[in-house]
Amino acid sequence: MTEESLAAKAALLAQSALFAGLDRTVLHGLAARAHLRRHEAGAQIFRCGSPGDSMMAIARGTVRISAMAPTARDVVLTDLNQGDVFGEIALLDGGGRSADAHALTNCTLLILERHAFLQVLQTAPDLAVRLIELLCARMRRSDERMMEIAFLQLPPRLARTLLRLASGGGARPAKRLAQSQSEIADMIGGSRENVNRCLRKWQKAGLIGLADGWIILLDPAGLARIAAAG
Amino acid sequence: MTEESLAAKAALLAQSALFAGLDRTVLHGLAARAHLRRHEAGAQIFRCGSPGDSMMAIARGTVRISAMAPTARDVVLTDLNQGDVFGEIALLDGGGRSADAHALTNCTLLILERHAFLQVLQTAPDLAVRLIELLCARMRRSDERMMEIAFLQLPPRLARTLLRLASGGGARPAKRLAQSQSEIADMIGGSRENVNRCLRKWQKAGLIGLADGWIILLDPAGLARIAAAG
DNA sequence: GCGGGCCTGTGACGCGCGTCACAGCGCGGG
DNA sequence: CCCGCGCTGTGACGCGCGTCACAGGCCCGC
Repeated sequence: MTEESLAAKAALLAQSALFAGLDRTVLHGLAARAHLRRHEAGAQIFRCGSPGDSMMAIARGTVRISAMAPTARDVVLTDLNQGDVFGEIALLDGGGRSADAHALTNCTLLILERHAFLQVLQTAPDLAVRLIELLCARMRRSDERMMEIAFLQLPPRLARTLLRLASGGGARPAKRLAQSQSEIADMIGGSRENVNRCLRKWQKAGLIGLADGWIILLDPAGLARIAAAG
Repeated sequence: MTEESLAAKAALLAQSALFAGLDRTVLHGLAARAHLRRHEAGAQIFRCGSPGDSMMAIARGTVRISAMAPTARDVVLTDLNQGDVFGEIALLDGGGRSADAHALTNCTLLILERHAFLQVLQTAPDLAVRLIELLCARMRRSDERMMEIAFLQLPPRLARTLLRLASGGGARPAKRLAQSQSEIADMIGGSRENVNRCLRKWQKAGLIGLADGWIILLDPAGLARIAAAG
């Protein structure tokens, strides 16, 4: 392991929300213990239930976290990109992975093994605080998601997802969405057909535009109204 | 604040999973900063969205955490008892409470304010580790719950809840459940009527008994089979 | 150019479950 | 004693949405 790769790994770590701004020595401690791994697009990274003795930070590419039902159908929980961290729960409590992860694109991950991470954690109170913040944020997102699923019908769920994709996506309210209707259906746990029907209705109402595979948000405020309703 | 009440508070704290086994000085530090508060049965403890500048440990009584939909209906997330801790997320990240809490019985809580808690947290790495474990456990329960809601039909959800109530309740598989069918319906986010229909079907199948308001588990294995199915 | 993907678009059908409406029952209070 | 109230128990109805089935458009590779 050369000095360069160590510095490179430290730099990669520093790009993730969890590790950014940590003390240099802590970062280098982590980097020295981390190793890189590559996955091809479509490859499985881990499976629900398998033992989780490592966590990963995404150096490049995007990773999809999903969960599968006992019966066929599975739901996309979230898509993660460069700088995001995942797999920390199983690492921290020693349980099995609670969801599936696979590479959406070719990607390279920084892997931190349990014992190495815990070692560093014990000597870096800052890192513990960061972890606690991370977990809190996760809890909130998870709770929110649960409320959505439990209470909201398909149309408001769809509207929320469109708005989220539009804002979270890239440079400012990027009003054009590239994902296919089936992808969106998977995200909200609905069927492709109903997503389509809903979108067409909104198109007729002038809320969105549909043009050769693109979804264009014409009236975000109108969508927000739908998203808020029961 | 007398020495006695301090020791009493420390003892109460030591009974909760989060604080049990911590260093005596840490416990006393927390106890010195904690204060007791009583709530009458039925009283609101906090409301979803209100600022969360404290967390609480239950010294006596039981507290119900629930969430309400934009539209009427609300769902019981969990019931907590002596030794359980709640409200820590809002405290840790400074956001609003993410659910409602109200007292099911008369109860007395140990309140820890944010600044006091964070003070102690910074000097007690053990406590941070405990917190991380607590949050991990919460995440897992939450994820599990979400999968249930997203994927499972009413009957398996009901079966799971019956089994959980039976085992979690008290002394060994307590096969008799006291809760009313409406209460159970609220817990699983279903209607009272359908819970009833489902229970009667199981009664006819010999899985459970229904006698003057009690639900008696006759065939836990059979219920488990239903609970597992899609 | 032609077949096979993956996409969008739509109609028909059925099931799960929430909702309404109503009946009977046990219990505690005026 | 009777009224009201909370519980259990059931039938009828309707809506949301998943599923099936099918059609047409686009693109890529053989």
